[in-house]
Amino acid sequence: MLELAILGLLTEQPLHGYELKKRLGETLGSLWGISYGSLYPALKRLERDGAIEIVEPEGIATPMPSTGSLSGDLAAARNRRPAKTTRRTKKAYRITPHGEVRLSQLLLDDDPSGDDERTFAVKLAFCGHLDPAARLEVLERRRAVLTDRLQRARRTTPGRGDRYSRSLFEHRTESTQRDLEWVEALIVAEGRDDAPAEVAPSAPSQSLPKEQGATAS
Amino acid sequence: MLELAILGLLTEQPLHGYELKKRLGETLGSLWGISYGSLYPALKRLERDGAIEIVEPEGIATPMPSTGSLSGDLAAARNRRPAKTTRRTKKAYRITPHGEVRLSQLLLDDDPSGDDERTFAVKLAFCGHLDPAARLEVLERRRAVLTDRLQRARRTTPGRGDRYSRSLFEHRTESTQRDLEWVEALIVAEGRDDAPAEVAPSAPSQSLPKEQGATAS
DNA sequence: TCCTGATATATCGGGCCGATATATCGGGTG
DNA sequence: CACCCGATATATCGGCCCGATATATCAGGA
Repeated sequence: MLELAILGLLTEQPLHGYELKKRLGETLGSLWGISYGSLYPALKRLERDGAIEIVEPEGIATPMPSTGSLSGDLAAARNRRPAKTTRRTKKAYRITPHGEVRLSQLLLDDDPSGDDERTFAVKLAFCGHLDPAARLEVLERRRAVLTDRLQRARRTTPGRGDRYSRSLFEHRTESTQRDLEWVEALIVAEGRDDAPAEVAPSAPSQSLPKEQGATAS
Repeated sequence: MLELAILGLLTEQPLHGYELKKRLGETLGSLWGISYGSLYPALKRLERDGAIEIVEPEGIATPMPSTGSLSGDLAAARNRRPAKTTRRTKKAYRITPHGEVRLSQLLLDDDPSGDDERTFAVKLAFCGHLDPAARLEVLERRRAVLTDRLQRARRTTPGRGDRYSRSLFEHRTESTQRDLEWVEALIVAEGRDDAPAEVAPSAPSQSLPKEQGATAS
C-alpha cells in the first residue's frame, strides 16, 4: 500500500524520502501518518524491483550554491566520506517505466484485503493517472464493498451489546452510509466526464502550473 | 490494542480463541476483521504476563453430550494424544485480577499512537467497565484529538492536489466533523448519567439473559 | 465408509509502526 | 570565530498485526 502511494507521488516529480513523507502526510491528512520505519524499507524494495531509481540531486528542489566543481567524484564520495566539503546526503528517487506499470497494477488490484479506508483513499488520490474506464472500475468496486457492508449491518440484530457498543454500531453504520453516498456522487461525476484530456486534447485544462506549490521546499 | 479487546471481552465470560474472534468481529463490525495470526500470539502474550489463564472447558458454551466419565485424564490427554476418543482441543481463557488492572490501564492509556479510529472504537466498546469519571476522560480525550484535527484541516489550503484529492480531503473533513459531533453527544449523554449501576444497584437493567445469543454456537 | 464443512489451534513471512541512532546543514549567540 | 540547536535526511530495530497455510477434531450426509 505504501508502494502505491510512493509511486503515485513520484509520477509528478522525483523526490527524496524526507519530502516524500511530508507530501504524503499532506495528501492523506490525518488518515495516514506515515513512518520512516516503513518508508525507507519500501523505497528499498521498490528500487530492488526496478520500479524506481536513484537520481543525483542537481537541481530538483534544493537550492545548492555550487556543486558542479566536484560532481565527478560524487559516486566515490557516497561510499567513502564527504570529506567535510559541501555535500548533502540526499537520495532523490525517480519512477521508471516499469514502476508506472506497477502503479497501474496496484491501482486496479482488487485484493479483498485492500478494502480498508486507507487503501481506497490512496487509490483515489492517485487514480487520476488511470484512464476513465479503469477509474470507474475502482470507484464501482468501492461502491460494491460499501453496499455489501451496509446490507450486512442492516441485517444485524440492533440490540447487541451495551449502550456504548450500540452507539458505536449506529455511528459506524451512518458513516458507511455517508461514504457510500460520497462514492456514488463520484461515480456520477465520472459519468459526465469533465476532464477527458485522453482522446481529444482540445481544452487546455491542465490546472497544475508546475511550480506553484513552493510552500515547503 | 488486540490485548485491550481480548481483556474487554473476557470480563464478561471465559472464552476460547475461535469464539473470541467471532464475537470481536460482531462487536467491531467491518471496522476490524481480526486475524488468527495476531489473536493467538496475543493470547500467548497475555498468558505469559499473567493477565489471563487457561480454564478447562467443562460447560462454558459448548454443548457436549457427556464428558464427565473421562474428565480425570484430561491433563494427560492434552500432552499426549487424544487417542481418538471424545476430546475437543479447546483452550478457554479467563481473565485474572491482574488482567483487569491491565484492562483499566489500557483503556486510560493516552498514548498518542492510539489516536486511530479502531483503537477508540475498542475503548468505547469496553469502557462500560470503567467508573464514570474515567469514562468521561476517555471521551474528552477523543474530543480533543478530533477538535485539533478539524482545526488543522480548516487551516489547510483548500486548493491542494487534483479533483480526486480535493474530494477526498473534503469528505475526510466532513467525516471528522461528524465524528466530533457524535463524541460530543456521548459526552452530553454521560453528563446526565442514565445508568449509574455503580453506587446504587436499584434498576435491574441487565439486558443480557445469558443464553439468548445462540446464533452460531 | 468416506468425504465435506465447521470448529479450533498454531506458525510463518512480510508490512507497517514507534523509537532511536547518526549525520549534515543553516542560523543564531556569545 | 567557536559553539550549540533545531530542521533536514537516512537508516535500523523490535514489536504488532496481517494473510496464508498446516494440522487436527468432529458432526453429518452420500
